[in-house]
Amino acid sequence: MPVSIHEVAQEAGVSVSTVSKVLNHSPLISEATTQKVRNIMEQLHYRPNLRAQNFARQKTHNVTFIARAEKNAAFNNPHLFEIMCGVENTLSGKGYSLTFINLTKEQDEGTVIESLIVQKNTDGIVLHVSAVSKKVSGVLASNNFPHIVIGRPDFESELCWIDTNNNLSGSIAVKHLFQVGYHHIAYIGGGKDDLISLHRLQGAQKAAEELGISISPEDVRQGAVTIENARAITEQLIREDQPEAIICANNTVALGTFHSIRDQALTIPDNIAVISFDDYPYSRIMEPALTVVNIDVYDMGTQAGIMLLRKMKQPSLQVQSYTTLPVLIVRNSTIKNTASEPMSTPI
Amino acid sequence: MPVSIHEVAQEAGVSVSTVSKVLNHSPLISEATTQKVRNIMEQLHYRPNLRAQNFARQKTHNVTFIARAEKNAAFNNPHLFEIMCGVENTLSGKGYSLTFINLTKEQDEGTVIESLIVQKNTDGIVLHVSAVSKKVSGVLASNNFPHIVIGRPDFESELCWIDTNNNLSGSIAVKHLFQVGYHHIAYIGGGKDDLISLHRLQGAQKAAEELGISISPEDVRQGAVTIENARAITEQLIREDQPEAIICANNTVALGTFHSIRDQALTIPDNIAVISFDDYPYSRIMEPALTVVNIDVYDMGTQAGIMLLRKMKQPSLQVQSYTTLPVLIVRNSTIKNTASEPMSTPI
DNA sequence: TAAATTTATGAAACCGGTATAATTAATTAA
DNA sequence: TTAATTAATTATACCGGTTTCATAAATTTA
Repeated sequence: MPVSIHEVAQEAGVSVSTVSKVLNHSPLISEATTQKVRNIMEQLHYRPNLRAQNFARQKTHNVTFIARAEKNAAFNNPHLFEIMCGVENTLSGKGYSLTFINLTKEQDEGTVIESLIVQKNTDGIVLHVSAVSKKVSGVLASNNFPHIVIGRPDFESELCWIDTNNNLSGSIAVKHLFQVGYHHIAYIGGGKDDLISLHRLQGAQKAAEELGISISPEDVRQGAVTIENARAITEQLIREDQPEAIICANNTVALGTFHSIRDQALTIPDNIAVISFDDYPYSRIMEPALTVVNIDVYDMGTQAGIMLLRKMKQPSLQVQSYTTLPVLIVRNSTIKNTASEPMSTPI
Repeated sequence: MPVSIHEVAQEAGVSVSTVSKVLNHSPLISEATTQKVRNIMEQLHYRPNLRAQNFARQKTHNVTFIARAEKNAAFNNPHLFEIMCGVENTLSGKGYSLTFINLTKEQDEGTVIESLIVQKNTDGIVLHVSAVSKKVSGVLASNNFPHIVIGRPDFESELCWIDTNNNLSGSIAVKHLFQVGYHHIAYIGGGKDDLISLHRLQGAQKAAEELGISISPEDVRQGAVTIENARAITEQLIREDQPEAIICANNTVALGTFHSIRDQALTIPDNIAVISFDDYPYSRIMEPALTVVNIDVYDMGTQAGIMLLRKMKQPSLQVQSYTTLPVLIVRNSTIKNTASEPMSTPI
């Protein structure tokens, strides 16, 4: 029932190769035949079979997005999917489709990726850091395969990646606090091995020093991995040495800090200002609304897509990396008397 | 450089068709040749080209997941992605890959889907309701194409769908409240045209009547589409006729209701109990933690995948639908003195 | 007007597998 | 021993396009 290029050729009284050339806008075909073939195509509702086309062209026109996300990832790590949407948007605009692979515990990322490549099942790979390993890096490099890593691998490699600048985010947070008048600043970090938290701290410290308001060691508290942790740590911090402002390493910490400040009948930002990172829907509905240093993750996906497209078009291109710029979103937790925005339904 | 089936055949001294049969575990090949060919494959690191295989088999071994999600969808509508993860998990276990298409404003879902089908670019389609239309329904039906809709289309159709039972969810909420001793119950709904909110209300009303505690018209308030709306509506409700418990149509409403109750120096659940729907990460970190009637969306995706696989294997199967069962998650907003669970970092 | 170019079209190989039918070899039955 | 069956293997068409190269037709140049 489905009409193929042969039937079009037959009906139009030309050869298959002529039809193919018309399909590909070859300038070698006369205007007359082009029109004739086009008409027949229209008449027969002909659409080329993409499978056949891709096979003949030795291309899939497909990119694979690989992550290692657990159940509830969509709730706990929405960034991942927002990035994916950005990637999808860019690629689909250029005729590529995006396949999503979520690795299971049993699957080894190296094996999966090697299969994709040698079985010629995709033209490019977008990898979330949660799914990179040295083996992956080796496989990609030895095949000179177009790829981009979302996030920065924690080992030396020839991988192309795109990441946020957490250092810079930390520094932006400090500069903002300084500018609006808070000079005695504390930092509540996540787990000891949480690199994101650490980088944000480093950036904050550096900026503080440059501004002449350095953050003293007793104002740096680590290990807040749950809201309750953060609450307890904040309480202790306030009791021992109440700061004018607190930088929270992430939103979990911020929630705990909010609770703790409220527990002690202090107000935000009058007694203590709070700033955090990454804009979640609830950041803006907290009371007061939370000031954050944010990353436009969708745009990050867009950039990743652009870089990958470039690499697929020209595989000889050298390794490239890209760092997205953080954006400050000022709300009431660091500034008094600002109207809060209404929020649309999250469902 | 890549080794093909021909080279394997040549090296093993057999024909291409023999190698193909070995590849497909055909019982027609003798043990001896099978081993010989296997060895050569190993030696040459041969892996069949999936593109060629799929083309020859006239199958893509691919399913397409189609949605119409705006920017920030990952944050505002995480369910969508959690479902997708469930689908992906089921399908990848059966050798299918999942392609994600997010329709843009300019794209017509009917056209996109028709292209997918006639261009033979996918074996099955998972459609979020956000991307269905009558045209889509017609295209799928006239091609008898394997598909499943996530959510229930709001028009008569021959579509296969999987949905939640919002009616039942509403009834579960009422039964829970009744059971723990709240008999004067109010309902705060979303927008007038919000079908989900309406169905939950209907279920709640029916259950209440059956229990002999019917919800009076003045205890049903509609139109809470933002947190601020919900706050104002709740305030008015309490002022006019303070209930023992409030059912909030969704989490946005619940947040507003919480604010309002706190504003009036009332406590939850001692003065007023609150119950809502859908378990978001912040449901459990609210104060007190929010009792909700939840849907396991990941499992919903899993079920969708299973249904689609069945349909792809046997396209003659008749139209099927499936409704997932809601699950009550009891927390402190309806029950006094329950320890709250700790929350892991959301990032 | 013949030869050289240019333009338009088609024949056929190819992409790398699958699947059917034909062939050959090995067994079994007559 | 020969014919009939069965088992193992291969030749070949095919999936539906693309692409290279040969060829025919039209045009320009000598």
